[in-house]
Amino acid sequence: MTSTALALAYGAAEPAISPSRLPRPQAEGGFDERLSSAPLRRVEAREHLWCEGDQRTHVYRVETGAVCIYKVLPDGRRHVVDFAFAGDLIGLGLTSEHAFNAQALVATRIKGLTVSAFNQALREDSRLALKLYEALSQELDAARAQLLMVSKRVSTERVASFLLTLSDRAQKRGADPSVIGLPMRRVDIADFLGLTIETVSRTFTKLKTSRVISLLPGNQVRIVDRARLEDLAAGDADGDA
Amino acid sequence: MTSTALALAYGAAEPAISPSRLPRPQAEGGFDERLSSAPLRRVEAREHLWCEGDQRTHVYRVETGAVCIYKVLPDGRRHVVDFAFAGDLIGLGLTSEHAFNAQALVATRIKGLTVSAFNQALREDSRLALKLYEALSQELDAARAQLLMVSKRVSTERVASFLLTLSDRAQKRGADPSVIGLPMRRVDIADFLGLTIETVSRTFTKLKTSRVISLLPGNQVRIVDRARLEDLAAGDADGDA
DNA sequence: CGGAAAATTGAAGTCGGTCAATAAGCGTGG
DNA sequence: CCACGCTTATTGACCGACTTCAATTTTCCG
Repeated sequence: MTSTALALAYGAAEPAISPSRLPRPQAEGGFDERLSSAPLRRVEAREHLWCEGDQRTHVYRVETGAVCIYKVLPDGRRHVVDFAFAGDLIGLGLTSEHAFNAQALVATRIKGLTVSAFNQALREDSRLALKLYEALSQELDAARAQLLMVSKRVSTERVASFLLTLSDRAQKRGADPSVIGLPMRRVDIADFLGLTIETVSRTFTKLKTSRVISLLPGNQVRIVDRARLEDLAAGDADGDA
Repeated sequence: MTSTALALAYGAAEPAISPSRLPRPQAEGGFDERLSSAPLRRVEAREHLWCEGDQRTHVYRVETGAVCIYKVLPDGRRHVVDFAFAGDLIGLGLTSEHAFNAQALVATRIKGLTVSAFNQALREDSRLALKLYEALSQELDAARAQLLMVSKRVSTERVASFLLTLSDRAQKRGADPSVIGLPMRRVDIADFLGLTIETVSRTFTKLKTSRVISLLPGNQVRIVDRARLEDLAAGDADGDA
């Protein structure tokens, strides 16, 4: 019942979906199998998967690594839209051209279907269309959530929210939610949160000093006091340890 | 070819569309006629059309007046999502309940279809479904644009962008783009731009003093120097008059 | 080990928020 | 029609947080 619906809509309209966290379809009809058997593409750190304006040829799933989705504004500022990790689909969208840049943050492996193969899967996997539509609405929710994040006053709130979001996403991937890998650089976080790298750095230091997090080697963060981190994300003033 | 597509998708998924600026369908099949012949509902200033969580019973088109779409956050802050003016559709959405509050800013007249009548029109007007889908993608674009707006550093940029947006929308409605009515209060603008009413007020004063705009009686703003306003919106520093 | 990139830290300046007071609108009622 | 009172808008002063500029340290690779 939904299959034709979105397959058609898919060809017709054009919103800019891009980094989507689809709940992984349980192995079944066509999409997941196709994707799993697709050739693996290796991307080096800092390498771009595609740039804004490129033809949208593939839909990818991140297998390992991390990808930064961003856009450069006319005035030169950079706006990071989202980060994608293992399991996330990227390159979705209904336009023929990419609306954002996608850059690997670390050495990353992705598997992809061509757009035509993806459309084929869309026709055959009756649940994929619905998932795609859900992805669009998730995009919208994410954009609104991001809007609220950036509208938060103090840097501590933004950074705390950011860490908690990453932790939740790590947990959904089956990883340890209390130790977060930060494959992105400070400048990426800054451009995501609408802050400067100095402020991000200072905020990390402040969180570390107040024993809320600890910074581990290899750009990892351990959440020491999750309750407190949640308080900070919610806007509760800090104070002592 | 698109008719069934979105009619089906419509029943299936659930993103939170709400204040949408559909390009008005040229008089044709069913939607516009139905809407035009629908009963007029008059809403007084400050009156709520609906609240968050209410059942979504109607889809409305604003005939005259202005509506504020907003949400109150758990921490008490208020977030204005958008404003709707004559010609804008509001109440769209795929959820059974409203996700936002809608309040008339001034005495407002709206015409609406029940959700079932809207669905009926959706089945009969082959272009409406596509438009609905476009509306969803426009929502996403608008949310992203809003994100960029709020991420702008200085208040002058935000206010200038805001005025230009209103001007463009006024022009699309066929109104004079150089004289903008501001039916909303300062607090609405502030909650929309992520500023305080004092800052909004100061910024208006600054723009007035530097001869970029002039404030007319009746909450109207005249754009005196549009080029300069565009420079300010783009982030060019100001200086003298 | 060396060098460049990245992160941290420091100091000073700026902008917007907060608190507070004043002024301007606007509707109601005398 | 004007006066009154409440709401809304404006303006001012001060303060805190983030930015900017700059220096230093750390990290990461070759």
